Amino acid sequence: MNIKDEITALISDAVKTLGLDESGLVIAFSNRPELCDYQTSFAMMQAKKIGEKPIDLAEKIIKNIKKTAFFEFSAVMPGFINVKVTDKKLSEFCNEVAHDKHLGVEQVEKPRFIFFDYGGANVAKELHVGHLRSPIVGEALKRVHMAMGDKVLADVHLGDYGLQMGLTILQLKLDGFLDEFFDGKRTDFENISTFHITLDILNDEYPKASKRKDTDETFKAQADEFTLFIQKRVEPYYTIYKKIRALSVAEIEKNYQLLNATFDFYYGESDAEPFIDETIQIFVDKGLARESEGALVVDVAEEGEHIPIPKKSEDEPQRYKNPMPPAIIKKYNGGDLYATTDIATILMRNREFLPDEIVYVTDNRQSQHFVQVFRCCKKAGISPEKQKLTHVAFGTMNGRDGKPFKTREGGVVRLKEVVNLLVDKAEEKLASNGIVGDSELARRIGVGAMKFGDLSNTVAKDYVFDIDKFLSFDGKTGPYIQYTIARINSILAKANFKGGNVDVQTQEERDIVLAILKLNSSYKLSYDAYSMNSLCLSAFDLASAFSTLYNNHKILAEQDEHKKRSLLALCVLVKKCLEKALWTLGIDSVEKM
RNA sequence: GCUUCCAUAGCUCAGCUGGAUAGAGCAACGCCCUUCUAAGGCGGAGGUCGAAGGUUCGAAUCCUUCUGGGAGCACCA
Repeated sequence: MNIKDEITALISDAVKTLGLDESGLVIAFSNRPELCDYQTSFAMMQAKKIGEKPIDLAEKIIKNIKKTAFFEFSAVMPGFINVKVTDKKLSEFCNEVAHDKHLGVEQVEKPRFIFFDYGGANVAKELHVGHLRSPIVGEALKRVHMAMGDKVLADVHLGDYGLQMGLTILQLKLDGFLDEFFDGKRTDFENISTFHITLDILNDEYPKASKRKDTDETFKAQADEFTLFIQKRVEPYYTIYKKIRALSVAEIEKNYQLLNATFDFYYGESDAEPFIDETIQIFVDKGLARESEGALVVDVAEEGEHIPIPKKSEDEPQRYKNPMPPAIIKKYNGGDLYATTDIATILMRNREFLPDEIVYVTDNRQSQHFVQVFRCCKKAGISPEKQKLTHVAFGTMNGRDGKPFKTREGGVVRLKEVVNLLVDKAEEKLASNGIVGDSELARRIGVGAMKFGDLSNTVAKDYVFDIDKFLSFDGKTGPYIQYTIARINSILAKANFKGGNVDVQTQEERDIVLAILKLNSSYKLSYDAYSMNSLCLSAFDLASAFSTLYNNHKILAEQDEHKKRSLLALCVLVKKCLEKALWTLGIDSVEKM
């Protein structure tokens, strides 16, 4: 079923017959589609080693390839071996794939168990556009692993245990929102209603506090103390914290549902709390922790790092090459930090699941943090040597001016507002097609546009959140692919198709099948690169190849019954492949639009 | 200063372990709806791949230097 492997085997055999080393043989899709479907530059790479002209070697190899009705080989200057797949082979491929459980998507040789950590919403504030990428990218990465046969679990890993909680509660207290808890009369904190605290209030209070901590030391120290109270479950702080968390989590879940981000666990940093003491003890027992300025730290700098740079003058401060600072696992006041909970969380996950790999999807500003955490875990044996720890660092989302995205008024844009804009736009478009009142359909289209726009960028690069671009449903977009499916549905609804085989005859049909081949191989590319852009691109290319056929050939008007059945079978196959690709990207398909 | 990511068409981006004529989408221009959904199709136009060296039969891709930008650099997450 894997055409590339078949070609590789044929050429490889020929190379071996000639007594040459076949190890460098790589077959690639052609970049000159008018000449061939696959190509290799193997002969050019090998020719020098054996002192022969590339073109001569290419011809010699071809002469030794076993004759087949499926492929045509040719040698072309300066030494390419070009491969054309016959229509017969492409037809056969279609009919095999149509009945394959995985639609021809290659499965991993040995399925692994991957634990995904993405989402990471902070419970002290509402989600804004900056929080879009983690769930979008994380969900798609998880699904591409599923599509290739791995076992996966996902945890949203809420930000619910750090300083942001202390800051928020302190600010709420100062602004009088928590008077009932602190009037000294009540102790039944559980029964006090906090309904008057809304997300809008949190949206104001947290940023206010966050700003103040940078300039006001007393305030910061008090927030530290409040944070510690929460972590030590001191009342009423702990109860207040739980109430705020619950309020926030309900909203976060709704937001993630809008985005089709699904999680097996709605754990947060705080769920690692039962493992924190043990985690600290491991570092202490193994002699990996030391005290520094009141804090407990673990040195993680490696050979070649943290080397002093010679001073240019006496009063210049000492600088270091590649300063990888030690990880702080206990604050001066005994509080826990980001690194503490992340390490304890790995301990927790390994006790319960021991996955082959843990994948974190966060923005690239946290790269150093994860280097520290991963090194800590390896040093302490919390993560076994063979366990892969991966940080998928995505670029930050910027506005058109290249700076972090803000509204015109200068505030951040709430995630929900963006989704609303997209849904409104989709509803407008649907109305012009005579479809009214289907808000779920509008959501699928609007969110699909946004997700596709995000995922088609290389994951590591910063990218521009251009609201106008996201609101455009033309060209290389999610809706384009959904639209292609809708048009196929429309044909199939009228066709009364009872099944049949694909019989490839025209160039347009060839192009579609080749696009399916490329799409199928792009799963592996996305899987390996932890970046969905190749899958996005090849899904678009398949939709585009189909659109060309669609515009040039009226399928339902086809007179030749055999030909019509073949085209309809191809329609069904394209639809399935596009739907699978969209599912993998975390984008919903639509029946009509 | 150090670490790290990046620089490709007017804009936003692809370009898979170096390979044939550097590709899309948007914007702009010209065509195509009495026939399956025009959220579409077709056609031109648009590029000294940041700069300079180097390696190679062959470089957007690898190496060096430089220029310009983003991010990070111990008690935030």
